[in-house]
Parts: sequence; structure tokens; C-alpha cells
Amino acid sequence: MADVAKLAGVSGQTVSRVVNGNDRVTAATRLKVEAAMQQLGYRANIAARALATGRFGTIGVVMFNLSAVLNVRIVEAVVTGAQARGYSVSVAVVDGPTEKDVRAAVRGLTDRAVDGVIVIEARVLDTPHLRLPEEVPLVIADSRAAHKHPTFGMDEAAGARAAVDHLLGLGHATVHHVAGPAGSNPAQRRRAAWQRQLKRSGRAVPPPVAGDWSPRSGYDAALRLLADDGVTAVFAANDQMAVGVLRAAAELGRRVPGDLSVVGFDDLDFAPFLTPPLTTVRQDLETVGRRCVEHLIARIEEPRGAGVPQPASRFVRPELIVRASTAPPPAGRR
Amino acid sequence: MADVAKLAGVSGQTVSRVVNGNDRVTAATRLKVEAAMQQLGYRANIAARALATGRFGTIGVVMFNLSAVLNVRIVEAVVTGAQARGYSVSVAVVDGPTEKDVRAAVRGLTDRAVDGVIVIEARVLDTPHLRLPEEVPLVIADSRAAHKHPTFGMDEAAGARAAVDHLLGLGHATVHHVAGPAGSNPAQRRRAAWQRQLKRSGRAVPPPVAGDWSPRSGYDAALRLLADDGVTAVFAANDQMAVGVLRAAAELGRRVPGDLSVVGFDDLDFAPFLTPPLTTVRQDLETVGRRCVEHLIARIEEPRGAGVPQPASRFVRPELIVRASTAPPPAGRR
DNA sequence: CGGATCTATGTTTGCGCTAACTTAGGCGTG
DNA sequence: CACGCCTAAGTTAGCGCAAACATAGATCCG
Repeated sequence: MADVAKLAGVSGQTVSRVVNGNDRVTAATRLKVEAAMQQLGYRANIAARALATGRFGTIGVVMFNLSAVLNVRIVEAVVTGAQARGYSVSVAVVDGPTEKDVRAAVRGLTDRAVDGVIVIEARVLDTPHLRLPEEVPLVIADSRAAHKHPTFGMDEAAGARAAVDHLLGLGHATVHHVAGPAGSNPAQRRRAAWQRQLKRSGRAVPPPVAGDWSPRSGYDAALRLLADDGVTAVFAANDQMAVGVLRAAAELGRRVPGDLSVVGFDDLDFAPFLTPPLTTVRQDLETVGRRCVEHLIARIEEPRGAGVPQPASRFVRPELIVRASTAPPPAGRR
Repeated sequence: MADVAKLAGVSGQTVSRVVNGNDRVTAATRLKVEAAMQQLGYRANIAARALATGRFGTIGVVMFNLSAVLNVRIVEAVVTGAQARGYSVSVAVVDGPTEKDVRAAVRGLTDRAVDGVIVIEARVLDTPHLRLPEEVPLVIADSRAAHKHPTFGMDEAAGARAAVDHLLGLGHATVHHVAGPAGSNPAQRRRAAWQRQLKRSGRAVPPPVAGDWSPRSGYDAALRLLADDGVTAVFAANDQMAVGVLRAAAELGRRVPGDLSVVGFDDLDFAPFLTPPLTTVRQDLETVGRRCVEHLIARIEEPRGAGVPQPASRFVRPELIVRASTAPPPAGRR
């Protein structure tokens, strides 16, 4: 920077002003400085700036497991949004599902230099009400509001209700559920909503079978479920497990949707092209991610919290996409 | 840090030594300092450290599109590996496929404070031989070696050859190809290897139909392809498009594998549970990611390049997984 | 047992930048 | 025309840490 200043015949402070844009600098000086920067290939040292300002221009994302499609889509939206606002994104993956692990990850990130943190809380923690360091603004991407921190997510209960209502509306006596893993928040919520909706409709609540999100687990679960001839409708907690359910049905000679209706969750891109095309609940994770960053950056840049508009809604409504995998139950059943 | 030093009754430098581990400090002083740090809740300011040392403890990942399954798996391996070595990871997503865009992203990242960069080069660039800033070590995750920079990837040609050989071995006269988008490197390579292998085997090379990796595009491509009754074997450039192919076959009343054999690429987790289970080429992206980080970190910590062992192999061999979607052609055809 | 050698610690300095203050000149107003 | 006020620039002083050098005491050896 000193070199640039000398070459341009100005003080270092003026260079700094030019670099940071909007200060009061004459057009003429600005041009001189810019020419000098160009000529010398000057690039600001961000560590020095961070040291002087205490800001880093980076936001951190904490998550369990990057490869869950769900999470990635949020992360991608976060990265895109952050980049658009001039922030970079640091990603941390947490091992265990304890609050301690999450807290450590957040600390690691703040130690590391971030101005704010987004936690994608996909796992059920040992402590139900996550309490995290508050050195920097923090936003949680999750599907419930029971946090101390601002939270954005999907209204997964609404999605599960829509799935159940759709199947009951077709005339099925009840709906069986292939649940996600017990340790997963979305899984818990989808399961709870399924159960509540059945009860509310006065139907029997069959015991759910839990999988682990993988197609294989959906397959295994369905083999058990379909041992009972009376099962006519299955709601799988995600599309991947639904694939397994379809496969099991095929192997057992149950025709979908003739003998069995199947509903998934997520609307992954292959859902319309399965055999048969899958009725499922579409999730708009991009919006969730976008809202998280926007809110976070607003908080970062307006630390008092004033001027940070409350978003219209913290929970995005999913949408039921009806395809060929659902139909009325076979004649003779209800 | 000064406070810690005062409380522990030592100099700041000694605190620094304790924080950075391995220097020569008496066990007694170390304990005193650690107690003081604990008591004061001291946490090093990473910006100051970076300013003093010129190192950041961060590596950057540049990619087109985070949501491609392929890339995510690499990124996840990179993040995990980096974390294990005490580095954090900054992610940048590039818009366009020009070398300029990539270079800008790398610059942005290095401006931003990274000690090294991994570029996941999934797109075909305008300039075939990527030339990037060399301010920091840089590793490319790609499937060819034609770079100025160290490169790790899959031997995708071997995968495509295996797919073709498998189908020809079953007795198919030739193999049709649903290719990935022209702008994609892996797509190009899979297509080229498919074509070469057919030629080498003295078979006709039917014109490939290009998709865009999505199940929908595979479906569309297959509809066109299967208009010709003579098509008995299709090699799709990824599993998602293979899903679309299976769907199209079902709609057209072609039985798989009775009338038509289908091979995919990637072995995504749903592949064994499609109807029928999909023969495909398994990719070990985790190993690719791991090798990238390991090599990069070695370079970062040993800048002279000495002592950085050349990896056993820069290209991981994929594996053909044979499942029920492939069989000999219907009787009467070849 | 004295000098060389080592070890644990302290001191000084500067990494590159920006916040906060200061200065110098230009302008308008009464 | 004198005064204050505004604007564009310069000056000063750290931000918190680690590298490099300095020092004092301990250890070793012939």
C-alpha cells in the first residue's frame, strides 16, 4: 500500500479510501491511485484489514453431513447469496449430534474469523434448546421456531399433512409411514405430523418403520411393511426411501398404484421419472438458504438489530406434487 | 494476549509459544499460562496471527455448481480432510465457464485469505489449458492430466470402456450413448471413451444423444433413441439420466433388460433400487477429494515442493457394478 | 572449576491496514 | 473582507500477534 501511495503521490490513507470505495476523494486523485494500483498489481491484505477493522467478510456454515441433498441445497443458496453480497463462506462439518460438538464447531469458526454463522440443524441434539456462543450473529436453518436464535426453515408438518390428506382423500383406510432416522429433526417432525394428522382424521395409527434416509433402508422397511396384505398406502419420509419402497413393491408383486400408493418427500429431480412417477412433497430449500443469508448479513451489518426487517415468514410452505404413484385403494378395500 | 501474559506472570511471547504448541516451554510455565488462558477465556485473534505469519489456515475450493452430486462428494471429502488437518474451507461458486471467471474466483479467494486452492474443473473452459494465478499452491480435481497444476481425478475413460465392454460382451451389436452436456468435462470424456472403445471393437458408432445430466433429459433422449427398434443397449453418462432412460423404456413398452439393456455411471445410492436395479460404474470421489487436500496441504506446508511425495496414482479407477438392468440382447438380434 | 553451549524466557519490532484526529485550503455569508 | 464552515487530504496510533534477536541462568566438559 505504501508503494501505491508513493507512486500516486498521495498518503496511504488516501489509497485506503480509494480501495474502500465511497469516501471523499477527488475524481482526479482516485484515478491517479487506481492507475498506481493497476501498475503495481496491488491487492489489499485482508488479514491486515480484518485486524484493523475487526470484520472478516466471511460467514460460516455449520452442518452435520454435507452430502445430504437437503443440506447441500441450502448451502448452495447460502454461498450464492453470500457471494452476491461480497461475503465468502466457510464450511464446517460437525461429527456428533451433541450440543457440545455444535458449539465447538461454532467456536472453531468464530476463532477462525467469521462475521456470522448459519447452523443447519438437521440432527436432534442432546439438549433440545440449542444455546450457542453469541459473539457473532447466528441464524439457524431448521424447521421449528423453538430456538433462542432466529430460525428459518420448511413447514414440514404442512407437507406431511398434505401427504396424509391426499392419501386419505383417495379413500385409503389409513397411511403407513417409513420414517427417517430417529436422530434427525426433519424426520421427527414428518413423523409427528403424519401421526397427528391420522389421529385428527380418526384413523388408526399403524406403527411407523424407521429407515435412515437411504434407498436401502426404504427397501428394507417396505419389505417388512408389505408383509401385511392390508397395507395400501405408504408415506415415505423422503424420496430416496420411496425409491426403495417402490423396489420392494415391485419385487413382492404389488402394483403401484393399483395395489399400493406411495408418497415421497423432497421432490428430487428423479421423482417424476421413477416407475411409476412419484407423488411427493416439494421442498423449496433455496428460499430457506436465501433467507438465512439475508437475515444474517442484515444482522452483521446492522448489529443493533434495528433496521433488520422481520421476514414475511420464517417457514416456507412445501407443495404436494401429485403424480402416478398414488390412486384409490384396490376395490374391495374400504 | 497481554492480559493472559500479565495474569500468568510471563511475557506475551511465552503465551504465544504455549498457544502454538511445541516450542520450548517448561511444563510449569505452560500450566500457568494455560490456567490464565482458561480463566480469561482467551482466544487467539486469527487475523493478527495471519498478519504476522502470512498464513491463514484456510483452503479455498472453487467449483461450478455445488449441487451436482459429483462435486458435493468431493467437497465433503475435502472439508473433512482439511478439518482433520486443522484447516478450514472456503467455498466459492463460479458462474461462467470461461477461464476468466475461474481466475477471478481464485483471485477472490486468495485476496480473501487462503493458503491454497482446489479447483473442481467440471466444465469445459474456453481455454483448454487452464492457467491460474500461482500465488498459492493450487490443485485441480479433474479427470485429465493436461494441466500446469497437479491434478487428481477419476479415470473416467476406464469406466466408460468397462461399460461398453460389458454390453458388447453380452452380445449387443453396438451401444448407444446418452451423453452429458457438451460443456462438461466428465461428459466429454465419457463420450469420447465410449466412441473409441466401439471403434476399437470394430462396431458401428451410432450418433450419441446429449442430455444435461438431469433425469428429464435422459428421458427425452431415450424417447428419441428408442424410436429405433434396433436399439438394444444404452449407456447413459450418469445414473440420473439412466433413470430417465428406464422411464422412457417403460412407457414405450420396452422391457429392461429383456428388450433393452441400460448402464449408468456414478452408482448413486438409489441405483440398486431402481426397477430394474441399475448396472453402473461406481465412482470413488471421496478418494479424489482426499488426495486433493492431502497433496495441497503438503504443498502448503512444504512450499519448496520438496518432501511432497508424488501420490501413487493421480487417477482413481472406477468399478463396473453389474446389476439386473443388463442382459444379452433379445433372441433374433445378433 | 572456567569457559563453551544450551535452554527457557524476555524485548523489540513490524506485519498492512484503518479509525480518529489534524491540517490546509476553498467557499459562502453577513 | 473577515469569519466560520466545509471538503480533501495527511498524520498518528494502534489492531494482536509472532519472528528475530537478546539475555540470563543451567549444564556440560576437559
